[in-house]
Amino acid sequence: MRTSKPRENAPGSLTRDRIIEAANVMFAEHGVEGVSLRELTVRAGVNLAAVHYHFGSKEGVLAELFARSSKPIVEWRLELLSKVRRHRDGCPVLEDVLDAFLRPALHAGRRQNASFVHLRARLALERGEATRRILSESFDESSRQFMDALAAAMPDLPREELNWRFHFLIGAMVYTMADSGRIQTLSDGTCDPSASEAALERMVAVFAGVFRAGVSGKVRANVRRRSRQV
Amino acid sequence: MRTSKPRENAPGSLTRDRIIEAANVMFAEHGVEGVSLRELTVRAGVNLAAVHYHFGSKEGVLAELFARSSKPIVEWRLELLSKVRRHRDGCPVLEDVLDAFLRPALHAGRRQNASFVHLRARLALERGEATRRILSESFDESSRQFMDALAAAMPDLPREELNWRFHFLIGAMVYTMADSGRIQTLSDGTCDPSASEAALERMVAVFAGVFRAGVSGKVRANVRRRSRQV
DNA sequence: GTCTATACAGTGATAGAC
DNA sequence: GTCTATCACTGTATAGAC
Repeated sequence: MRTSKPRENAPGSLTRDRIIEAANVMFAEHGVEGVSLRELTVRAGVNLAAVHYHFGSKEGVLAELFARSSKPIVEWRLELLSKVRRHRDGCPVLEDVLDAFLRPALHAGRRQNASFVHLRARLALERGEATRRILSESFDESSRQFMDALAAAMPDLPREELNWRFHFLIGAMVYTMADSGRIQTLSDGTCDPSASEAALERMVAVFAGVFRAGVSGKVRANVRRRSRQV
Repeated sequence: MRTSKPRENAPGSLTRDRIIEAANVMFAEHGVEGVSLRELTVRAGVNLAAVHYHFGSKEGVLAELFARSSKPIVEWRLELLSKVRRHRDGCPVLEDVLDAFLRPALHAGRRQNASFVHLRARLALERGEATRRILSESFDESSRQFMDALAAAMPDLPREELNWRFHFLIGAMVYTMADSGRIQTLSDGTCDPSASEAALERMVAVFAGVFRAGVSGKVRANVRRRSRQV
């Protein structure tokens, strides 16, 4: 059983890289279930069995792809977070925190990034145990740091409220990343969230309002009816 | 070729009903790709070929399932919309409009509703042409009516702004419906959007704030920096 | 260690007998 | 209308070549 364990190696192998690269664009375009390992391996120029030798299974390919692609996103996030501006009292500027969280996620600028953005969104809605684990592995730590940063930016916002609003934020983010085309249809093309720069700007503005709502601080309180108990 | 066209019949056939019913719970639980027609037909107690006879394809089953299940949701939405309270000036109450839109969508109370909620969310993130068409068919008209109602509730909000905020609303709604379990993890169980009554209440409150933000009306304007051009 | 050919059980779809 | 038999194709497994 322990004769050889080639699963987790340094990414030196060309075969591994070719498989991952092909998977990145193909999974995002047609969905994980929508692309067969035959098509994938043909496009990658490798043998079918190489997939199982290197990654164990189709899902193994997905996991490795996620581990690789999420890394630069998370790093970029943390870099932006470290540069966040601060108020006189030391609290981070809410807009900057949101920007640091959303910009790397929405960015689909170069290379295969656009593919991964779509793929990630698609997976974020899955309920499978495996998918859930893959996503957690890649993004939990970073997400927690940002929830803490949001809490620091809005110290008077109860944690429970923050959780809910963060949930809605992720929802809007994921839906924007998925680019389902729905709002394009409904707005007759006037509104296009796939223009990520515009989407980013809107999201930061809108959700800064969301996180500020209902707290009595330097910004005036939201006075409308607030139902207290859940 | 035109000897018989059994595709679009009255839903009298027991076989059809049994297939749809099985598909509803199984698709939602394991995803469309996660359940084979063999399993499905065994559970439905019908022959494998009956699926293709009645619905043409697996996707045909999905389309029919959507057409059936979306109907009560849309009807309920419009019923609630017709009862929306109004201000002195005749404008609909924003919270009531949001409630009318979200309540039927999030409601997972009885029977197979919960399954359909998950299924719908999952499909809302797909990018496939077929899926997109199925969703449009079922929900476009109702969604447009609600966008108009929102515009009526917030007459001073530019349509472009409304489009974006509606897009974010759908994102948060869909993500809540999907119940990916992500915020439960991140909040260590404190926050649970699968409790649909609580989620509904929060969403209505939060997004009422979203749609009101930045408009100078009976509610005070949001004065913070507003970047104008896209 | 790395890669390949080949085989296997399970998939959606279909043709044709009844 | 319904069912059996069968098709081409899927992910996976393994024996064995370099």
